Amino acid sequence: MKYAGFLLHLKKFIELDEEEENILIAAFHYQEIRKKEHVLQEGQVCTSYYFILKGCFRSYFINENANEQVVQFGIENWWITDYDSLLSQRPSFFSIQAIEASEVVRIDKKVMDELFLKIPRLERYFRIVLQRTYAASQMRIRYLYGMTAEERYEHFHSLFPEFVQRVPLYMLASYLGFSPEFLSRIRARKNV
Amino acid sequence: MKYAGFLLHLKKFIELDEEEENILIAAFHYQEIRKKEHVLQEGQVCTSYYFILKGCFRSYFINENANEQVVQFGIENWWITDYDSLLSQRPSFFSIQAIEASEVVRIDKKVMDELFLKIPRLERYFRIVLQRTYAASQMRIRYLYGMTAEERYEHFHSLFPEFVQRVPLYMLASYLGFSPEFLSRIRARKNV
DNA sequence: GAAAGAAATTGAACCAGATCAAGAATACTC
DNA sequence: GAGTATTCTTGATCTGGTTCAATTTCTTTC
Repeated sequence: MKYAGFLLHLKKFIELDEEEENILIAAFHYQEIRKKEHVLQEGQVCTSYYFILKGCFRSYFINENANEQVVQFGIENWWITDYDSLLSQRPSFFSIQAIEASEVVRIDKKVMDELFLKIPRLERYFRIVLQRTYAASQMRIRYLYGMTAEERYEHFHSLFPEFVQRVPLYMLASYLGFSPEFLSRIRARKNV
Repeated sequence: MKYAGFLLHLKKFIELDEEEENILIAAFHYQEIRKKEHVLQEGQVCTSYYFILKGCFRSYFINENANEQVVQFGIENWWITDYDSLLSQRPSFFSIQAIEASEVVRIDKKVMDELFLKIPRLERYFRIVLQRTYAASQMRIRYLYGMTAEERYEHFHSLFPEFVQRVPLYMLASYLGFSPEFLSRIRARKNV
């Protein structure tokens, strides 16, 4: 069943009885997303939370030099959305795009708000997930400021070797805070 | 009463009856922190959450050039802690220090875990606060990558004019991602 | 209120990484 | 499987911001 992985993930954090599972399944929409398809475009108001069942996403924006700047990656069992736009209901500063053919379960903000009232234990789940997500984001700043470009790449590569293969080099470079050309040079240096 | 501001803040997000208020007051410790005093030192395990009643904090680390790098500021009505260390109970990568004479309420991680069971509505409160905190952290990355150093300063200055007066220039420079000398030059340019 | 310490300024030299441009490899697509 | 579109590489040049060092101003502290 399409929701199995999602429910399994939730159950790692909170208990759910059968009725609650059914409420969840009714609230979330399963959706396949093609490679390069956007679920959010810069300037639109973000209306949904997305839980990634399969595949890989990035959130990014176009900077002043007309380059795409990757702000965040999302893979299996992570949420991806633009919280700023979602909460304020103002136009988004980010775009969110599938890097690979992907599968998600999507839920509308309004439906989610109701769901929190129906299943208050979900608050706990999201509290825990957001603590981790925020911790990861702090750690990223730590690496951005505490390491050189080359060290950042090395470090990321050692932590997520398979992921480095999975995304285009120019997106990874952007995420790590330097130009694709520079990453290409780092690699060239290593391979000699 | 010392906890008044804290309870008032919580009540903006969730309802609390008198019994719950008493449980909260019993769980949290009021504490005055002197200017430059640390509540966490890099390498220690972080054991507490801090809610800032009054004053101003920074979390920072020492980078490879032996410079202090500011990762986050915290002011009145914000939480400050190192979630990574707090959750994993591993030594912290950050130090947390009062920039001014400050007042906080502190709660131990263990006590907090119990508190979530006693007052489950707190999960909701933290879920909401963490969404906002994470959104702010994403937005910061957006500005770091999407603007030049000077634009970042301008932007920050226009958003938080009073705060710019409040913290030493070299900490602000570090937070915005450049050297204190460079911020000094930006200011010099403006004042001509 | 003098002395010491901390923070801010200024100048000069330098460099990590960016940008531009052009070509080479991969990967889709029909 | 030919053709087109992406992605990656490499070289040459350039620059936003750093680093180092010296001086000045502002804050503490006793």
